[in-house]
Amino acid sequence: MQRTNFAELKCSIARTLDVIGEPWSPLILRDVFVGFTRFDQIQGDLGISRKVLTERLDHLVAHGVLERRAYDRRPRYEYVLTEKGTELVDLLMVMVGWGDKWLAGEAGPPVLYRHHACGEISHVDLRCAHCGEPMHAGDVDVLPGPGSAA
Amino acid sequence: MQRTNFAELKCSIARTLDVIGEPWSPLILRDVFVGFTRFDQIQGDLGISRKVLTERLDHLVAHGVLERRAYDRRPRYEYVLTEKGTELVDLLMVMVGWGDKWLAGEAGPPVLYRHHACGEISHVDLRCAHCGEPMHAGDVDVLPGPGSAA
DNA sequence: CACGCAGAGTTCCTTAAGGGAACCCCAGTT
DNA sequence: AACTGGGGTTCCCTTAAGGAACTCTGCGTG
Repeated sequence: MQRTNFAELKCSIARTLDVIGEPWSPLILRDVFVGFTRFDQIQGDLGISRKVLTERLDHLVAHGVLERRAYDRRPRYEYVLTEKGTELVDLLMVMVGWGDKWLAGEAGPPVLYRHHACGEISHVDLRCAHCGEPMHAGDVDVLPGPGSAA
Repeated sequence: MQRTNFAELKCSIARTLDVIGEPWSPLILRDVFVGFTRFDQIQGDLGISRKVLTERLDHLVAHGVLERRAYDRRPRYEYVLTEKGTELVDLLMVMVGWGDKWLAGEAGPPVLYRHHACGEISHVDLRCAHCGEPMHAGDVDVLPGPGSAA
């Protein structure tokens, strides 16, 4: 399919897609996050082809999102989130928020998040890191940054 | 390639991926958001194949993320974000935040966001919609929700 | 010590999706 | 009547996803 390499673009969206933009990758991260950390567990949970799962895991490990770790003297491995990968899970929580709002329908959200700090069922909200006020698509101007030079 | 249909899974991540998970879709939304709203503009900016762009735009319109709107008496159309689509841009801002932090390197972020409310260059931060405290992957318990029934 | 087993991948074939270039259609403009 | 430009189609080629079968490695058991 000779897919275009997004990493070359001067765009953090494209670069992020280069890491987790391939089919299944976000779902694999979700699985690892919720505790499916072994090859056969992930494969069984998602129904993904073993070949593709191998490729995705290798790719995620190569990009430092997952770490492959032996858990036995036999050749047995589990995949764990690195710090870089854990911060990607934040992105998944935002995806969940959007999906819950626009796609869940009558049945309601498939999963809920309980926030440790307050103990309540909640969801993420986007705020400005500087002033703490809501920060959504319409609340910002987009300007060229230092990494935009040709 | 007979790609698996994620929409069937009881998972808001999978459902969201069904809408914008295909290659290029997030970048198309970005383009529309920053003002590339016409077919040839997007095609030229991204270097995407015209065939694939047609498919993606149709898909995004079908899912209510973009709206196709005539802007001339001639058959000329532009694509604009719906409310549903605008809220997806929030997701892109989070992707940008992660990409800026982990992938931008020495050159720094390619684009910057200035927040209207405070006028400062900033980025998004995830907060609990209930209590306002930070809400990241490690700050939550994941529980089954109403939409999880078989 | 041979056998079996389970985890973790490979291999191989089929099918469908992305890339790219060429082509087409429509409604003004000259 | 020909030209132009936006907005797509068509067609072919290559590559990636699906899927099933196969392999390899070390325990564990008889």
